[in-house]
Amino acid sequence: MNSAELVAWYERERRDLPWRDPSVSAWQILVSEFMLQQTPVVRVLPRWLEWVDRWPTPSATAAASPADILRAWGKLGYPRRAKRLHECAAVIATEHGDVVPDDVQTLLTLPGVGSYTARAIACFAYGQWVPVVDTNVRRVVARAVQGLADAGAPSATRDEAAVAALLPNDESTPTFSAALMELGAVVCTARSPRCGICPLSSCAWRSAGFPAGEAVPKRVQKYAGTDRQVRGRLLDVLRDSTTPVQRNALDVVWLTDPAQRDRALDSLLVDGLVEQTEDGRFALCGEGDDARGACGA
DNA sequence: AATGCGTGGCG
DNA sequence: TCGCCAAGCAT
Repeated sequence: MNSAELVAWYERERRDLPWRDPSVSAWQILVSEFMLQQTPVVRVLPRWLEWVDRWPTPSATAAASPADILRAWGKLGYPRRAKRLHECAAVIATEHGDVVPDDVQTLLTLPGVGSYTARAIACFAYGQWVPVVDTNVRRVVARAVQGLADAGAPSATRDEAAVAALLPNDESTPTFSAALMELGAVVCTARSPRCGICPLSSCAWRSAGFPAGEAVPKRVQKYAGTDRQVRGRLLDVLRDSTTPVQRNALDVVWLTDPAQRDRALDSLLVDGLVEQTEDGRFALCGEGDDARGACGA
């Protein structure tokens, strides 16, 4: 892969995303990475802008209540990410002097920070030479380098080695990794890739005549009718109420299957997103002043 | 290793 | 319409 032509394309065509601004702090980059886990850029944009303005540092974030955090997270989805981001802020504030760690090993110890996010922070916030592998990068490498329509099953070790082999050995590494991700996001997309505008002069998939991928039945997760949908509806009610709600206010969001509803509510309690007051009502964790700490936050 | 975890837009 | 997809992580 010709890194120079990819970087040149990126410098010319890249989207003007606010977390790419050089003035953005490592913590704010970390926030963007949490929000972008499994969530499209367009949905993250307004949330991120509000969030970093309201809580610009780890300690400021840690000082917020879980309820405030969950409301600011809004409907980004996967609210456990918001809780982990809150926990992550507390760990950085108390154990790392309010400074986001700069090495992958330490980053991996933080709540909600996995292989991708740790490397993204080390690379994009600190300019380190580390392979950054997300779903876009895996797809681009599978096509341009391996000549396959789609990436195979994820394997962190193997995938990172494959990307490391492509990384330029100079200060352009972060730009190259960003460019790889950008290419996968806007050109070399999962469905209907825009090969007509691809900046790569060499692509193994194109050279091979765009062979179709094997019909791997990678099962798609259902949503309608799942516990996740019920959890979403329950949290919707709780986000909208600044006071604890009665059980029947939650019951009405899912009447078809009371057992499922109870299971979903229980899982929210287990996850530490929701708590029950002494009089049996329900609220987001940390809703009231005296409720702080009940969720271990 | 496979599964659970939100949400909404698009073809 | 509805299946598919979107900068993953934890268990």
